[in-house]
Amino acid sequence: MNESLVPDMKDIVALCKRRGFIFAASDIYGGINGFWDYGPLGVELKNNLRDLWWKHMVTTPPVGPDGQPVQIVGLDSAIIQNPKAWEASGHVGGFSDPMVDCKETKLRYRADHLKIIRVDSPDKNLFFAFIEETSEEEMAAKVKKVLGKSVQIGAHESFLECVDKLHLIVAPDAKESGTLTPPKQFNLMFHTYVGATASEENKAYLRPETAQGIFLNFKNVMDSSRVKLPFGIAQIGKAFRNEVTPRNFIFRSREFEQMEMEWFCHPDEVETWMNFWFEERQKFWKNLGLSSDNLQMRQHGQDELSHYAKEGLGTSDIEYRFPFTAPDFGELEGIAHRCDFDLTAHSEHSGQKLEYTDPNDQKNRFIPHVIEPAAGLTRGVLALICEAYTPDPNRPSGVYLNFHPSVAPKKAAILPLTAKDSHVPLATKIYMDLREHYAVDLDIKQNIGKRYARQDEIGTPFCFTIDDQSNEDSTVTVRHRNTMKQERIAIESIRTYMEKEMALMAQ
RNA sequence: GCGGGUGUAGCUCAGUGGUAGAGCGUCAGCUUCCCAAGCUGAAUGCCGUGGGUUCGAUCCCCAUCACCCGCUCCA
Repeated sequence: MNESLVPDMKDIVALCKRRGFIFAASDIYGGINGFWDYGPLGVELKNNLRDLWWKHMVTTPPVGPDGQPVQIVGLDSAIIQNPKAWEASGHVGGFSDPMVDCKETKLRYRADHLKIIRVDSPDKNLFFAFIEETSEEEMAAKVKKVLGKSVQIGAHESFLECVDKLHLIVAPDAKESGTLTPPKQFNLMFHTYVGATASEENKAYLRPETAQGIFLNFKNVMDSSRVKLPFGIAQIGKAFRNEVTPRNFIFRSREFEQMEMEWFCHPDEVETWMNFWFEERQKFWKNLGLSSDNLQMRQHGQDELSHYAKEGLGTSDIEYRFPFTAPDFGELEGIAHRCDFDLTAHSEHSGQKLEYTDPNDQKNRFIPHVIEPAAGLTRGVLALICEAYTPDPNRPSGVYLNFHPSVAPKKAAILPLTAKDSHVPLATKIYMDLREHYAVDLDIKQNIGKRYARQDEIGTPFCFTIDDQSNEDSTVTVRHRNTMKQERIAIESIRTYMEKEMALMAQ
């Protein structure tokens, strides 16, 4: 999207509510921060994206580098698992970030991203905190500015080692010492209690990612599904994170939906598969209509890697330029090399063997490495809506949603030109036939212009209109959403017409 | 969690210390051979929520909730 054409999120949110895509959760009670409901059209759009992902991954997975289709099976694991699973995965200990606030500057820092320099001066010892990016020169300059040029600059320490000396710490942008608060823990996992009594013994967690359910079932799938390495296990489902600040409509919400696939392969082949999936996943989003201008591929820096991806090939993101991130990009999908971190951790914690035995060499046993393409389903929905949103002052609705037909919540509208008996019965018949195959609307009321405008606003790609001529020669007009142009086709060819339009672009 | 802003009909917004309006949309009827056209009519709000001041609060004060922007974080 062109810089000047970036749509306003307020308009998108308003359209989503007005037409029934997305509502604030518990709207009549004033909403609840970080939760959203999907309305009649929103659930259609979300289901379409979900089903296309499932088809692309599980039903008709892509052809691998060797020319053979890859093997991926599905899974639907429970949202609540034994809490030991989250201790093993590192989420109980690591899925939280200690934060400190500066009372003077009102800025907030991640405690583990602060570095400290100890400075011994004649009158007193001070500790200077800096954000990670600060250069040695900048740090020295600040210290000398405060304490004079002759001071001795001491060794680096981590902030967490100095929490008992808060009163002596000068915050990165502060002038005085002692303005930092003690670090506060933000555990991002929701917890609940299983059973009638709420006590520590039966504390459990809502999953913060669907991936762990896959690792927990690795052995079950291996033992029951005749899969051979390399293979994948795919899962779509809700995940929950107690985000400090839910923001940007459904982009960062506390309850969201993920589409994750764990690809298990031999450690020697990770690079091949990492590249393969990175390419495949880009194709997927492009085929759904996200323009290459608004998509960006990015390697994670070493400092932002998750606990499971510190080694190996790291993480590559597929990012989308959302209106609220523009001109920057926001993450849509991450393709991570999780190494053997998860299977090893669960193996150690559970005492179960989670290794793979080479069928051609029974002595060759190893723990597979994992490449994980993890996409946000609800983020995908938002990207599709943002991409589709097209203001157009030259049409009555002023805007239309340019959905690819395969994701559009309604594929077509059947419109009798007038509400007369000469048009309605034939329109109804066409509707009854077509609805067996596609999500379509029959709209009889009000003038034709209003009905076209309504369909534009919800992104229906085609309107089939029945007029007098339809009764004479069994044809209808097709009105195209994007161009508003019309053509006449035979009623009996409507289905094949739509089938052709519905196909995704060449893969 | 911190700082700033906002909250009136489905949407966009006006308005006043004496419990509310417009445009658009929605619905019904008529009309209509193709783009929110025309005519007629209708429904809809405890003015975000809870307190306080006041004879009286949608308006003033306090709190709270939600949303937007920034910090932070993230699939």
